[in-house]
Amino acid sequence: MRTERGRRGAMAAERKVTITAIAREAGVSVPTVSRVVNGRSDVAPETRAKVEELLRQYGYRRRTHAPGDRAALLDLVFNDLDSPWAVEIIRGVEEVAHSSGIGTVVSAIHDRAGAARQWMTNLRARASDGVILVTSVLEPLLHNELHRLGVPIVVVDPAGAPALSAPTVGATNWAGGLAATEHLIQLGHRRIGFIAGPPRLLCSRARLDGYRAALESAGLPLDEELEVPGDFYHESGFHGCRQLMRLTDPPTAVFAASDQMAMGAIEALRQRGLRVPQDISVVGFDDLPEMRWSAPPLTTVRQPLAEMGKVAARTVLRQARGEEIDSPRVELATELVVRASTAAPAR
Amino acid sequence: MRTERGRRGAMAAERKVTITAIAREAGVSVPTVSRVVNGRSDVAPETRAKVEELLRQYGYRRRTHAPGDRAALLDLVFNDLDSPWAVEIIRGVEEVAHSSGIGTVVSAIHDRAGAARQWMTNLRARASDGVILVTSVLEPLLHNELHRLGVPIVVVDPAGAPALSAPTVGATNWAGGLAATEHLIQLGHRRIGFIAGPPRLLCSRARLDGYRAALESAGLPLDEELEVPGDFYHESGFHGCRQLMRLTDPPTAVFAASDQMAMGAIEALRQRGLRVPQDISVVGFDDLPEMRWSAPPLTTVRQPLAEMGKVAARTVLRQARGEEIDSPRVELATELVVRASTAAPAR
DNA sequence: CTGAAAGCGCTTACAG
DNA sequence: CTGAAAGCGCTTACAG
Repeated sequence: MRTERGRRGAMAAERKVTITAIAREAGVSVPTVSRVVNGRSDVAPETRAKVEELLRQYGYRRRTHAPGDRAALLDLVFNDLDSPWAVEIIRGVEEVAHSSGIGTVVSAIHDRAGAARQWMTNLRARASDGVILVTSVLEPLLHNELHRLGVPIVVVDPAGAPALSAPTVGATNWAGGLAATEHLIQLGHRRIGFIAGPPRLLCSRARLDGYRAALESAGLPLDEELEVPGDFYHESGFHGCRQLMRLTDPPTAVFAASDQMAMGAIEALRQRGLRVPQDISVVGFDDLPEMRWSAPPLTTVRQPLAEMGKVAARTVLRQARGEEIDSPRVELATELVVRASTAAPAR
Repeated sequence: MRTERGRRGAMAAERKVTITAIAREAGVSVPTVSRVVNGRSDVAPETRAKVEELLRQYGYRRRTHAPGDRAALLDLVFNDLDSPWAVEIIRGVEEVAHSSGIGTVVSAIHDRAGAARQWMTNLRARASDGVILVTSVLEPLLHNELHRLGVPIVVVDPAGAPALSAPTVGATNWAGGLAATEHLIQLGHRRIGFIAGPPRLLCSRARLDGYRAALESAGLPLDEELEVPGDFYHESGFHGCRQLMRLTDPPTAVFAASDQMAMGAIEALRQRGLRVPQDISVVGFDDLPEMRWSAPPLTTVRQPLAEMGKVAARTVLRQARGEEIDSPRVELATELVVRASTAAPAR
């Protein structure tokens, strides 16, 4: 095996392995090799065997695509692949794409211009049929290039002002923020802390506004002290919560704009010797699968991540086919999932 | 925008949009359009603008690849995309592939023959340069087809008997099982429960054997009662742990063969009013990122998942280039990460 | 079952 | 900056 692989490598280097080269070597015509490569049935078993053997030895790879069977591909682009978040979206996109015979190319561009450039070049080479950008703030330059290429784009969880005229698929972040806060109010909480997401993201703003709206419509005062910054990651939830608990009049409930921050908040509370939910309630946002099993199971706002991926995939595929799209701006419903991290306030 | 898209669709349907058609429409030669499509600089601005506009309107997509710039693609295949596990591997593979200008196509075949077939067809159409199979038990039939196609394969976390002669990348599961158990023994535990993974998987066997080896070399008896079945998922850890605690002489420590099962075990203990680690110790396996933040932070055996992805990607890429591979069977080191879920036994 | 011929979509020198 | 010509890798009727 080792040697064979080595041999193949050497051969591949010597000359370009084309269907023509294989045909010559096998002593058959080019069309015959073509048939074998395409798995057609009308080839004599011995011929097929001989050609297949050669194909394998030389490490033959098709160099052009048959007209029509163009590589059916869809690009799914994340900034980072570092959250349990990502896999949910991948799952949704993959499911839809796969069943349409389309491959899902997953990339992470890490907000670095170089990586984005490189990705763009790759995209061009692989002639992707569509692009799904997740929370991505691709530079306008690349956006324009994409547009020029005529590749359909859809943006999932749009980060800021809608890029170009690309359709977007999001979640009802505002409604989710509202529902979470109303839930706490209903339980009897009057002072509710909020740990925010990165302010540059649209979804962060929406969740914050939902929180405020719930407070206001319940006739509760907005207290700036109760709104602390965060970045969606665990650590910032931990510190945000500590900041809230140091207040002279600390909240009896905390709404964190992400599950990971909620977990950080719970950790901070535990270190202070406070029990959740007996002493203080905590609500998260996302409903990552693990939250069902956290201790205590987390009350949170469910984002239909996989569903968002599916809708995005369907939308980009329809665009690729030149079909009309129903609506350029979709927001899928969030849903409050009440579990065990919330209760009526202590007193 | 809406109407333009509609128009493009209609046009695309009317005739095939090839470089030739665009050239005719634009009143330029075919090579000129080719240059525009390939972003060459030697085209007059007005010509370029006109051609680009047409390209966009007709929704032009390249139909064949330039010789040499074949779609550089690598297929990463999971059974399921339902664990936080997956994203770590994706991350490693993507990083290596991306930096080589290669796209990572992620698929899930759900152990269903139909999906695997479909994937195989897609793979063929997209002329993937290599395949990374994760814990995958692809039917021999498909394996052979892959082999015939001459596509390099590497298997990550091999499930069973090494498939064909494909190189494999795994982790030192046996050593990990040994280390986890030794850690508990060193703390003074004498009765240690084990919640196993699916017996058909090689890694499950290895972890179990490591557990047994540690017990034996410490002169501790093997007690079949202390080994309960599981499937790596949360629920089975919960039930497995309950089963262990119902024993007349229950263990003082539990080693779960996956982090998710460890979390399930902790939940079961909590429900019985037992504290971890004061009353009973728990060790997991995997070191999923969330485990740092679990309550208590989990002592576990770290599998270098992203690193395994990287090694797999490098290996498959080298094979694709016809290079020798260093070693057909690689096991990356696991590492015991001691956190707060383990302590000396109560008495 | 197989090959000679025609054709397709695209690119690469080359000449102007 | 542009096009006529040659070429490439592959496939599809068509004839035997």
